[in-house]
Amino acid sequence: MAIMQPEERARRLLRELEHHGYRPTPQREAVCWALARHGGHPTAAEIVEVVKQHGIGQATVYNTITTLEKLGVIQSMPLNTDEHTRYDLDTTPHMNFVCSQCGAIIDCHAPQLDLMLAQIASTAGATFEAANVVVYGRCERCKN
Amino acid sequence: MAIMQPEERARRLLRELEHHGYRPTPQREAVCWALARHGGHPTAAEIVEVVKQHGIGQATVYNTITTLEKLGVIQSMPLNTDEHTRYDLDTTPHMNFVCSQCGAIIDCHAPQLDLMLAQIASTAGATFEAANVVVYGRCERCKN
DNA sequence: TTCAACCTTAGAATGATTCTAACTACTATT
DNA sequence: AATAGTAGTTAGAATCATTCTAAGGTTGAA
Repeated sequence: MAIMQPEERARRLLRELEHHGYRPTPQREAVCWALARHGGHPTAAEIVEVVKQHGIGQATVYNTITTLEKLGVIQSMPLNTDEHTRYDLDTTPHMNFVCSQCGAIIDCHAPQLDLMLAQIASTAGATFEAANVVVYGRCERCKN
Repeated sequence: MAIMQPEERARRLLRELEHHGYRPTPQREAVCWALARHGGHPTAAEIVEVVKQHGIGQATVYNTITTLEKLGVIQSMPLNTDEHTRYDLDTTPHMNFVCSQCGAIIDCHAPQLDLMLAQIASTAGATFEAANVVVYGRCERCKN
C-alpha cells in the first residue's frame, strides 16, 4: 500500500468496482485512471477536467467517484481551506497534514493513530469505522 | 472549559470580539448567544434561522461566524455526512465522533491526542497549529 | 456637526454538486 | 439474432450553501 504505482492503483479501483457488480466501462476506467494518475488528493472538478477530453461528462465522474467512495476504496476529505471536496486514494490509517501557508497536503502514516482513536471512541461506548484526521500547520518549506 | 454554561460561552465569544477591536453590536451579541445556546455543533443556517426572528440578516451571521473563526474562538468542522459546515465552540484538543447511523456528534476529550498529532507532524518537519479529528462509527445507542 | 471608519442589510451572484429525462449499451432468454 | 429489461451515460437544468455588492445606518473622535 505504501508505494503504489498509478497503474496498480487504477487496476485496484476498477477491480473493486467489478467485484461489486459494476461494469468496467471505458468511462469508469478513464475516471479510475485519472484518479490514480493525479498522484495527490484530487478534486472531482480536476478529474472532470482531465476526462472531458475523452468526451466523458461530469455526471459520470461524480457518479463514479461517489460509487468508489461508497465502496470505501477512496475517501472524501473535506477541508477548511478549500471550496472543493478532495479525495484520498489512501484509505489506510494516516493523518493528512495541510500547510496553512502553501496549501500542500502531505500524508503522514502513523499506525498507532487508529488504535488510539479507536480507544477514545470505545470510552464513549462507540465503535470505530473510519477516521478523518487533518492537521494544519506550516510545512518544512514554509516554516521559515 | 469542560462544563460551560451558555451565558458564559456567549460572554466569552463577545469578549473575544471586543478584545480584537470589533464592536459588540446587538446583532453580533445575538449571533454569539445563538451559537452558545445551540449546545451542539451548529450550522450557519441554523443560526440564521434563530436570529432572523430578531430581524438580523444572513450576511451578518456569516460575517460574525467568519470573524469568530478567524479569531480561533470557534472552529469549522466540515463533515462527509453533512451538506452544511458545522462549527465547534470547543477549541480544546478533542476528537469529534460522528455516528454513521443517527448522525449524532459527540465530543471526546483526549488531551494526549494533540501531543501525538504534533509528534507525527514534526517527523515530517512540519509545525502543528490546529487539528480536526473526526471519527465515524456507531454510537452507543445504534451499536445494536 | 462633520467626517471617516465600521457595520448591517437585502438581494444578486457564484459555483460545486445533484437531479432529470432521454438515450445508449450491455446481458440473458428465447 | 431478436427482444426485453437493466445498467450506464449524458447535457443541461436545478439546487442550495455561501459570498459578494452596493447602499444605507451607526459610532466616536475632533
